Amino acid sequence: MKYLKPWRSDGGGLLHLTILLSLAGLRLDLDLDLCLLLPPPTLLRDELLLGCDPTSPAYALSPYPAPGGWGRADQLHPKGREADPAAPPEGQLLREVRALGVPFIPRTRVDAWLVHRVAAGDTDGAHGLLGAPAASSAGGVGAGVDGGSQAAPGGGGDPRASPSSPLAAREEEKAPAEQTARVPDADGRASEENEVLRERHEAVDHSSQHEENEQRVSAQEEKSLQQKNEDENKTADKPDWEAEKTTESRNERHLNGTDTSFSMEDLFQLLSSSQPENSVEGISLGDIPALPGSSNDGMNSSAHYNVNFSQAISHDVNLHEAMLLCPDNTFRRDPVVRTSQPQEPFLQLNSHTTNAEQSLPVANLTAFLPFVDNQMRNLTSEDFLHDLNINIFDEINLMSLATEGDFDAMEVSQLFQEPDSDSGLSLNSSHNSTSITKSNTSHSICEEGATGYSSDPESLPHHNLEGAVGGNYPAPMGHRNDSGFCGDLAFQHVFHNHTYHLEPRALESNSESFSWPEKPEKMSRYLSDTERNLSRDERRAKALRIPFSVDEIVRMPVDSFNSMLSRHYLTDLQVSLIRDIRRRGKNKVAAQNCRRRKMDIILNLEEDVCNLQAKKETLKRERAQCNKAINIMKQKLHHLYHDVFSRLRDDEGRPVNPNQYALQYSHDGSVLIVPKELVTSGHKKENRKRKREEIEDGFH
DNA sequence: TCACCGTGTCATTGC
DNA sequence: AAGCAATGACACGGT
Repeated sequence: MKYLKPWRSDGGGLLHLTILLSLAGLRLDLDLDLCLLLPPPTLLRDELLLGCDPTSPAYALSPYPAPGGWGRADQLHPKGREADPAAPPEGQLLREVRALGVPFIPRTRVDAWLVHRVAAGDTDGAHGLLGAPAASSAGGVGAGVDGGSQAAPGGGGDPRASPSSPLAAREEEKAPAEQTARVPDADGRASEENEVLRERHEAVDHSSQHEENEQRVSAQEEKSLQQKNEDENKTADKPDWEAEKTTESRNERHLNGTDTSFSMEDLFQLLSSSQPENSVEGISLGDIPALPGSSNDGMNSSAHYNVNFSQAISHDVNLHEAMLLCPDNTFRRDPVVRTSQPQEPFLQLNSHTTNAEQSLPVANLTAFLPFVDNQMRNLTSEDFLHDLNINIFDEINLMSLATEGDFDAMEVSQLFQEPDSDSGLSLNSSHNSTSITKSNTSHSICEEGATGYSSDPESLPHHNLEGAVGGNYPAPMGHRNDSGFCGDLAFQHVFHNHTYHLEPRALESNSESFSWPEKPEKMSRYLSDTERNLSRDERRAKALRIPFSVDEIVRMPVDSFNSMLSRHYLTDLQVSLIRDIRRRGKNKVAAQNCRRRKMDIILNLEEDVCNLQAKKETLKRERAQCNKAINIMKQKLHHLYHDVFSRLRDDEGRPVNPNQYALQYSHDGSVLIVPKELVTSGHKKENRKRKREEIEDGFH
């Protein structure tokens, strides 16, 4: 059994808490007596609990009777018991109770009457007083107070035995105003509670007097009571934090069975108080530990999720009160816890979201929404849906990531949902890239972002960006961080931001499926500048907390690479990602080299073309020059020819006609004038002979 | 809105 | 056989 504190005077805290726990897949397994301690249900009449465990006391708070016959808190109000006409006068009642051997002092006439009835064997009457047959599960008086934690009336563990507790002492100091403020609209219930308080203290005083006057009370009891009185006096003089410390120690003693002073009224005051300065405020789920013998139900199972539910729940349920009303109180006593507060929202975020994914369809939440108050709706619908938008779309793969490795699930979800230029992470190298491009989900971790994602994009994580992509992670993979999934200020901000609105479209769609961003580039807007500067693989590696840099992974020789993989304990996903990073990195370098090479080839070819064109121009110029020289020589030869013939005379002294004769140079250097016909035939013979010789030379 | 370019990625091939 | 380089093809973002 757990004692829970309703953080809000109207009971919405418990309702909210119940919903949160339900979302988290945890059953709010409270004892019936907690119902007694809860505020009157009339304040909850509009807050119908849907989907809650009928055995939950929160269900008992519902105006609708639970199937199991659980009573409503107002039906169990001490006033109702007091109205029992069979109840004897107070003094007589106490004496009779003590005569029955009850080893503790009932603090009110009602309690005394209840104890009396039970101790006298009138269990039916006691049940009737309690109005809850389930209360008999623990049997006797203990059931009326403590459920299964108290085995029998004579067990000495009845928490009502304390006539004075620090809580009560503090209540005494400010009882009137607080009692009035506690339930301001409860149709006189505040005054009733005041009356109950007075009765309680009267009973305390009365019992103390009887202690002195009557000898039937054992000396052990007297000693115990005196000790408690001393504690009370000390506590009254102590500052709040010390008083709380005392309360805590008292609780511990109570748990250990060494202290029976934690009475029902203490709890009632504790639970019903909404004043932040009250030390009770500091008592949350975790501050009131489970009683011995109580079953470890869902509350303790929170440890399974590595989540401090006591903080998460209290932080969530009493968000405004915790932040606004008790800035300096003991909401967080542990300085370590205080320092870790930024992580809590994410703790909570992941805790109940993760469980919600497993246990509660989103539609259930939307079904809740019309029945809860606005504040709570803001908390639940926005935060929860935001959670869903962030986390649920990671689907099974992300869940497997979360359960498999040690990394920030949110980062992973962001990174793997990040719509890439073409595809997601190729964990299976044998997939169709086209399908990946279209669906982005084939194997995958690659889901696209959610439309309803309304977090501040700039607040996304961007830590551990230097060095290894996963940051400096000295420990091998698989070692969960102390902070679990948390540690992200961004999500604290997100979780605390109750002002952003949820798009109706997101609300409508989350019962079936989430809508993903139409434009992949949307996701890049959610990345900080620093993260934008990282490559996708770097972000992925960082998200998976891979303790190597992408550069190392890519450039490392294959032997070193394999040895590195074998030396570190890496999950399959991490190994797969590392190999993909290496493959993509090498291929990227190869593609760059290829393109560079291609560009080099193109540039070389262009250069060759230019060179050849230049050479061609040069050759053209040379050819032109040669032709020009040839023409000049021809011209000169022509002039020379004519000059020679102009000076030649035949035998008769007539000029020689150059059209009929030609000059022929012999091998010995002499010049002969021969008719052109002979020159032509002779040239033909010489050409034939020269060709014949050339052919013969070619064969040799 | 379209074309172009740079880039990343995948599939394939050859070494 | 594994690893790698090279490369064509494709898609996407930016201009």
